[in-house]
Amino acid sequence: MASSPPAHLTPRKRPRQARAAATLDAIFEATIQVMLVDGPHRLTTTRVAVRAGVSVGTLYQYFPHKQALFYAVNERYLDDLAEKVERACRARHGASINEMVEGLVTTYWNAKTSRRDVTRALYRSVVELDNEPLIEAFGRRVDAATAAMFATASDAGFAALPIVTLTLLTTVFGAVRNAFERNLPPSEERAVRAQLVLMCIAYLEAVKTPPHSAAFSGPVPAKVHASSGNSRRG
Amino acid sequence: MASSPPAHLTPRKRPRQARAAATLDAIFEATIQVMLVDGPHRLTTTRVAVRAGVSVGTLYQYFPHKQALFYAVNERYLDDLAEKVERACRARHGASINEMVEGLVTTYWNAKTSRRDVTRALYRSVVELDNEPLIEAFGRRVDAATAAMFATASDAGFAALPIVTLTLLTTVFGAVRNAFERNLPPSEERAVRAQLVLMCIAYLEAVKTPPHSAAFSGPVPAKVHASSGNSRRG
DNA sequence: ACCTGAACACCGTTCAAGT
DNA sequence: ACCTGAACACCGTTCAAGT
Repeated sequence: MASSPPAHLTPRKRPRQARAAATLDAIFEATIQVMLVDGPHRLTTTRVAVRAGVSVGTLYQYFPHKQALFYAVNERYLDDLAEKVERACRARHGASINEMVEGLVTTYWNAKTSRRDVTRALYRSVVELDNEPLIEAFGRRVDAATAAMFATASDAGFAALPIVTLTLLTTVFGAVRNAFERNLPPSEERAVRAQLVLMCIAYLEAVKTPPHSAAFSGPVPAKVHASSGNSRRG
Repeated sequence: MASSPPAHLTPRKRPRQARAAATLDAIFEATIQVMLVDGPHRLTTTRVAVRAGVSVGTLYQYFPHKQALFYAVNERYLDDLAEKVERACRARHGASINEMVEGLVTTYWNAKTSRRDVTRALYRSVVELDNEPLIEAFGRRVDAATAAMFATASDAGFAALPIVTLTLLTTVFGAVRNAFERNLPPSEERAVRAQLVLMCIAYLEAVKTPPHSAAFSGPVPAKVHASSGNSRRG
């Protein structure tokens, strides 16, 4: 369901035979390997091809240029991450806002720090003017899942749910990245993580209204369609 | 007084004659120009040299490699930004935490959004494993200035000032970057900015102690030496 | 359909020669 | 001291030829 990326970044062809599918997988795997071992800067299309066991020409049958490789890897990573967040949100429908915030921060923080080398490599793989569509798409997906979760909070309601969600996620995602890049010693990193949870909770407490007024809904509104589909840019 | 960067990223020589200083300035200027016009990806050492009116060889007398160019530009930018934040902090000593937070967010947000092209180009210029020392140094400077400011708050004291400051800055800086990269429409961007201020204030209200106990200090402690010089990594 | 790899244009970096 | 620019090694991308 992802919105289609700019044409110039899409793989050139989809595999029609089993052999081709295997080739594509090998190229993907090789890209990540080379990225981790040599760093994005020394990643060479030839090197990737060799590691994947194909020739450069083959690589260029699937990806129009090097950037498209990075783009594809980032896309996979963000899809995976979005799914994790969605699962975490779904698992906490009806919980307290404390549990929700704790779950959100933990999920995202752990995802980013469990494989620091991968995180770092991906942060660095972004060179040209392209990954912003990916970030936007990721943002929309996660916004929706999070808003749907907070709409079911047992101990609070929110008058301006979309903007509250957007602020919360912008803050959490941004803070995690910044903490990561600061290379904090583990003790400080843990402390910041805990304080971040406190901060989010303090914010939600400050902007919440009483729990979802039972006058309007039946037992509990199962789902809120939280897409703010009006005001976003193309 | 910036801590010295890794040797391999430093300019090779310092100019000893006026001619050389002019050359260095020209290279700097040209780097930024080419970065903005062609993007970091299409920035070529030859192109920079031509634009600066010198030969490639000259460029390589001052910078050991292309990365060092990017590094130097980032360093200048972050030095400038740190100074802005320090000024903003100094101007608010003794103010309320509301005013402090508002000042901090406004200063940083405006600095990042007043020249979006520059911000974007710099975010993208980071390709190799180097700019983290810059970010750390920037962080330490701004941490110190911010902690010194909050220590003088008229309406609050803080038991664990260093970690509170660290959390606040990590959050604000991260959120600004994330908001930037999401390409929000102006209305949402303004809303998030306002909510971010709310969030920081809610956090500080939650962790504050009563105003600085006048028993310990005279009229007001003029300055707090807030460097957390113990636990940071090399 | 899919793969190969020599060939081409271009870029980062060096260094012998200049002022 | 500082500058020049041809020369070299290497990389991204293509395309005629193969299975």
